[in-house]
Amino acid sequence: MQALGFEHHDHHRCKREALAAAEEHCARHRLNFTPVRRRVLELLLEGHRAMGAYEILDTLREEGLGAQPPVAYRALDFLVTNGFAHKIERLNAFVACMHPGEDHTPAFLICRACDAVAEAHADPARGFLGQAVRETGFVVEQAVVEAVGLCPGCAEART
Amino acid sequence: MQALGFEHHDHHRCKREALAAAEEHCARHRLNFTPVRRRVLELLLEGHRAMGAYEILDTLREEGLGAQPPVAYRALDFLVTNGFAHKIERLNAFVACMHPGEDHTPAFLICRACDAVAEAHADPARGFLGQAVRETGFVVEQAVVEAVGLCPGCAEART
DNA sequence: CTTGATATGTTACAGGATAACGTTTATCAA
DNA sequence: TTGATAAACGTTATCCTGTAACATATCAAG
Repeated sequence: MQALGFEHHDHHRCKREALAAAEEHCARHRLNFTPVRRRVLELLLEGHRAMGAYEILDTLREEGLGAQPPVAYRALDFLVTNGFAHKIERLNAFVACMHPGEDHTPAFLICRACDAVAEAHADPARGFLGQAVRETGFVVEQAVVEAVGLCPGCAEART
Repeated sequence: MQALGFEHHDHHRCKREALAAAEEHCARHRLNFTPVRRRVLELLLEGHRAMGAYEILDTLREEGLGAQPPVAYRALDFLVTNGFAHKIERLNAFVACMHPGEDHTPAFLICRACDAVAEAHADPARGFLGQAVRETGFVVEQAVVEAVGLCPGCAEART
C-alpha cells in the first residue's frame, strides 16, 4: 500500500481535480504554471506518495525537462510555496496536497511499515500546541505536524 | 538570543540536572553512558540551541573523541533513543531535551529570526491531531510537532 | 579464557540541497 | 518596434546530511 489516503478513492479524479485547482489558482494569481512545474505536480499526483527530489529529477531527466537538481528543487519550491504540495521533513520528501485551495495546517500520518502517507488536518485553533505554548507569546506562522506509526492495514496485518 | 527556552533561567543548573538525570537513567537501565555520549550531551546542553551533527563532530574532533561522522551520529542516536535529546527535523539539527525522564511528546517553537528553539509539550490526549484522524484507525507511535514563527523577543523587535 | 554483546574507529559513498552565474523567455512601457 | 526588466530555466560546482560496511577494542558472563 502506498496510497496517500488510507481509504480507497478515485485516483484519476483526484489527479484531475488537483491539476485543475492548481491551474485555476495560477491563472487567478498571475502565477506561471510552466511545463516543468506542471509536470512535477503531475508526478506527485501520479506517484501518490512521498517522493524525493532526486526521484522526481530522474523522471524529468528522462523526459528532457531538466537534468540538474535545481530544476527539480525550484519546481518543488514553487509548488510548496503555493500550497500545491507539501514537504515531509521526516522523509526529506514531497507529496501533492490533498486539499489545495483550502487554508490548512496539514498533519501527516506516516506508516513506518508501508511508507504510505495520509494528509489530515491539524487544528491550530483547538490548540494542538496546548495552552502553555500560547502563554509564551510565541507567534506561530507555520507548523509541521508529522506522526509516525502504523496505518490501519499494516496494524491489522501484525495482529 | 539563542536560548532553548525563551525565558531566562539558570543555565548551569539545568545542565547539571540534565546530566544527572541522564546518568541516573543510564545506571537504572544498564545503559552505557560512555565518554563520547556524555560529551555530546554536554555540548548540546552547553550550546543550548539546535546543533548540527557536523558542528558537534568538529568539537569531538578537536578534543580527540572521534573524527568521523558515524561517531557523532551514533552518540546522537543513543541520546535521542533514550530521550536525552531530540532531533529537529526542520533544521536537521539536535537539541538537548528539557524534560528528561518525563514521558512527553515534544513540540518545538523555532524562531525564524534568531534561531532560538523552545521545547514545549504537545498534548496528544487533547487530540492535536483532531478527531478525524483518530477515526482513520491510524496508530500513532511517535509524533513530530514543529512550529516556525517569531519568539516573543523578535516579535516585539519588529513592531 | 573464550564467547558474545556492545561500543568505537575508519573508509567510502549515497542522498539532499543550494550558491552562483549565464542564458532564455515573457512582459510592458516608451 | 525596441529596449528594459523580471521571471524562469540551464549548468557547474560544491556543501551538508547521513549511512553501509567492515575492522578493532572493550567488557561481562559462562
